[in-house]
Amino acid sequence: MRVSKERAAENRERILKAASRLIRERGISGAAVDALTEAAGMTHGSLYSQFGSKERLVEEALEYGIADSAVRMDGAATLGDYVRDYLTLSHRDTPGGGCPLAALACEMPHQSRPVRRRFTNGLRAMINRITGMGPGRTTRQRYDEALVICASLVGALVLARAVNDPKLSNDLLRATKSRLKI
Amino acid sequence: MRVSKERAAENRERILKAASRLIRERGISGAAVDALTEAAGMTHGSLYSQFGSKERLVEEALEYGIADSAVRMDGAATLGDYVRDYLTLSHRDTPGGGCPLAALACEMPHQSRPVRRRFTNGLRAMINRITGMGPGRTTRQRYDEALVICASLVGALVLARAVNDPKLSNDLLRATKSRLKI
DNA sequence: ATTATCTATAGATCTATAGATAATGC
DNA sequence: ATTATCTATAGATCTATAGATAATGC
Repeated sequence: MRVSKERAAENRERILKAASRLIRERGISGAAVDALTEAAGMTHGSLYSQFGSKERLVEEALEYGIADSAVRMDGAATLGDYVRDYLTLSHRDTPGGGCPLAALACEMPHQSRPVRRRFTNGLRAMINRITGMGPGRTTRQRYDEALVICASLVGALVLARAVNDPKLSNDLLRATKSRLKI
Repeated sequence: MRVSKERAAENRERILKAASRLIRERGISGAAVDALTEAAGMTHGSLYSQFGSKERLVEEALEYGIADSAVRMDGAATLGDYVRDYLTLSHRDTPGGGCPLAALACEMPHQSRPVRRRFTNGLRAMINRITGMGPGRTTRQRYDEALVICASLVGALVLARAVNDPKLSNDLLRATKSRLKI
């Protein structure tokens, strides 16, 4: 059953959207092709006509999620806003709509080169964003500061999600927020 | 072919050791039972007589790796030593002998309760270790400071491993080291 | 005629179990 | 007699492909 170009493009977009969410929720290895396309209301066959392989879908879905997540953080006017937004309980509890860097970092060492390249570009974008808002006199100081802030943000979120104890999880977010807003 | 109690205990230890290494290298979902036991020179059948299931082996292997990693960091006398040791290039490049928290954090949300409990206890141990060395007047200040330091350390290492660009990877380690040693 | 999608299925891989084997330990 | 290990295999799941289908777009 063929479908109009328009409709095919819509379907592609729906798969991308669902995949970027599912991958952030379950991880790349935890999101099977069945689940990825079923979440978009299609059978897995269409994944292969649209993207050719799971790996290629992952590339695009990662890029899609990174752009999506950047838009989500666009509202932040100051570094304080950014940090506050990034370390909310709601960001911790809804990884599917959140930062792909925090969701997928540990899987990257086992991924293909194109996937890792997208991840790296996503981190660069985050660093640039923070370099533009952060403290420091020289460009180098601001860059270094941004690197440390990124590491702290991602580390705090990843650990807050990993941990089994709600108090410890909240403490990680609270302490990191209050430290970075200095 | 039965084997002496002693020999069986040795085999168990060998599987645990190999598993804790392989899991840190490939992730929990990336380490199959075949690979886990083969790395210890046995067939996968012995995994089930020794541990009952992959999940139970993962529990013990995680605990084993956490203890192993704590011993590895025991030499550090000051916070500066600890940070320097944690953020070395060699730690980044040999995850199999390194910190399981950094290697497995992103997989924890999808793990069983006993596995997550072990991870949480491992993080608590790291926090306590750092609380004992860190700055801050009140106990609360020292605890909060330790939380932020843990987040920064884990975040920096995870991102340094994830990223495709050697310069960016080195910069993450360098900048975080220099910031935390203040 | 082209092609996006579906159905059916191949082939690989993964966890787990059953039964045989053979040495231990009582 | 007990039991740690091995071999063989079941059953599930995962990625990918081939061929059929049916509507589009020339």
